[in-house]
Amino acid sequence: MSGLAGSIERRNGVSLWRQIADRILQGIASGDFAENAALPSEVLLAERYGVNRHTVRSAIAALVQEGVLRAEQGRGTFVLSRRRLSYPIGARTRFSTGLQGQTTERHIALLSSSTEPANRRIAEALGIAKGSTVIRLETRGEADGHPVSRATTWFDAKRFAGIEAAMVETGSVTASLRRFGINDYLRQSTVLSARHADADDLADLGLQPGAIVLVTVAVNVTLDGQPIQFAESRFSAERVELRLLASE
Amino acid sequence: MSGLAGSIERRNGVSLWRQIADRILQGIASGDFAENAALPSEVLLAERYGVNRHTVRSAIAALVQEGVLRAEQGRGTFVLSRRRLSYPIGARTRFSTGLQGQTTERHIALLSSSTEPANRRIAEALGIAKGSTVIRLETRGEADGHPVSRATTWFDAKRFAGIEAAMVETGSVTASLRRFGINDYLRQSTVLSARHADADDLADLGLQPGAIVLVTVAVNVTLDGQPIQFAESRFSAERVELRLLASE
DNA sequence: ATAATTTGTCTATTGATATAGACAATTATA
DNA sequence: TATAATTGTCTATATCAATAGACAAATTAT
Repeated sequence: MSGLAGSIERRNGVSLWRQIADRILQGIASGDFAENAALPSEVLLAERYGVNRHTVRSAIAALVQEGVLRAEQGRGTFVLSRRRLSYPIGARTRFSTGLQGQTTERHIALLSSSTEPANRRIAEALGIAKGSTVIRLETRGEADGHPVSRATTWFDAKRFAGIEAAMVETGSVTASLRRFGINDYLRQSTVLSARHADADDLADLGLQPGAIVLVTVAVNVTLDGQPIQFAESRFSAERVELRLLASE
Repeated sequence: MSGLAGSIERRNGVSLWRQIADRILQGIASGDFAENAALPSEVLLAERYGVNRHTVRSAIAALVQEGVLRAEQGRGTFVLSRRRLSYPIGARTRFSTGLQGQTTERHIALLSSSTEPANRRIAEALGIAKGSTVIRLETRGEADGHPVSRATTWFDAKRFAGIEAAMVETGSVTASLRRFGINDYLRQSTVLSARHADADDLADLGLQPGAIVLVTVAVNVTLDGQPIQFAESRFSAERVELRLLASE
């Protein structure tokens, strides 16, 4: 696929067992370690990564804890099946429709809502005056009962008063916006980055410390270009990949 | 911007000093710590993160080593200016033109080239038979002398024989393809993910262990839809953000 | 000049991380 | 049934990570 082995680095602030656990996760994602099949034995992995068998055991123990592997004495250690969701991003990006075919159920849970004055960044994105009141929603996207994404979104409070109630009721941004007369909208811009998940995201997404999140910062607009929503979403890089739709 | 503090987690395989270094990097990116200004004092940071002053010092020492901060005895610790490049991705994504305005010089360096039989994934992407010979290029995108991205690209060897020489000469994929009669091409698909950089990427991109890379897997096609290039690129998440162009 | 603030260096202690070796327990195979 | 291969558990040791305290060195403010 991408590159060759590449060895483990010492004294970087990341423990060897965590690095090896990450490598195993990569191996599963890239297909080097097939799902439902046995991993190489602990002795073999220790040789391959150039560490002690006990260090490999620590990595495996962590992944067993995370539900990625299952170890069976005398038989081996097995990769549990759990594929990464592929989340499409394009002009008509919507959470609920994006994961159709890959999941049977999905909705957006509203964790909290509040109003606050818009800072410069939000005001510019929404095309309103700095300091205007905006509604801030903290949401979590869920599919088949598992958390997929964690988002913070802002709406102009003047235009979308009461949208938090609509979100609770419908569990969908698209459905909520329809109540405000918006039947269609487009994604105007998306900026993408990645970082380690902070403590809040770890808790909300049920991730282990050290996990990586993909971060999108997006602006949605009406068909005539009026900004209506500003959002920052965090996706677990372990569980989700973003598929950018061909643009024209 | 996104969330609130979120505290430091212990015994996760990631050392406290590395976590705090990451938090400081985040703070710089989000504007909480302004460029060229002094960071809060070590004592203050230790209080804020709930750790010992020496732990904060370890984090700062790492960031000084990485060239992010500069510590001056008696004065304070200062944030060096280095903004993240914003790399646009859309139908006409090209390395050289994408960073115009943000950098003065950019080119692609060919690290190595080889031929190999196409595996299933590459063959499908390029629309050729599995096992056909493909040319594999290992390249590094550089801007103003600094490494920006690290890519592995594959071309059909039959159609693009000698493209490695063109790459060395021109330092550009677009210019090289022009020699094969291709004056324009489009990005058909892009799949995005993120992971910790492997040892090869660390070396080639000059990153510190534990760094995150954004990974794009893309297929470029001619205007009539014929696949010509399959590529996996890795961008340093510290130095680059991906700006997805509005699709229609 | 003096005091206050800040980074730099040193010693010491505790717990987590990593290595090493030996052997038990379980499973599959010859 | 015996053997090999695999995971599980134990002890021991060395190094890294983190805390704690004290004081030096450099800069800034009073």
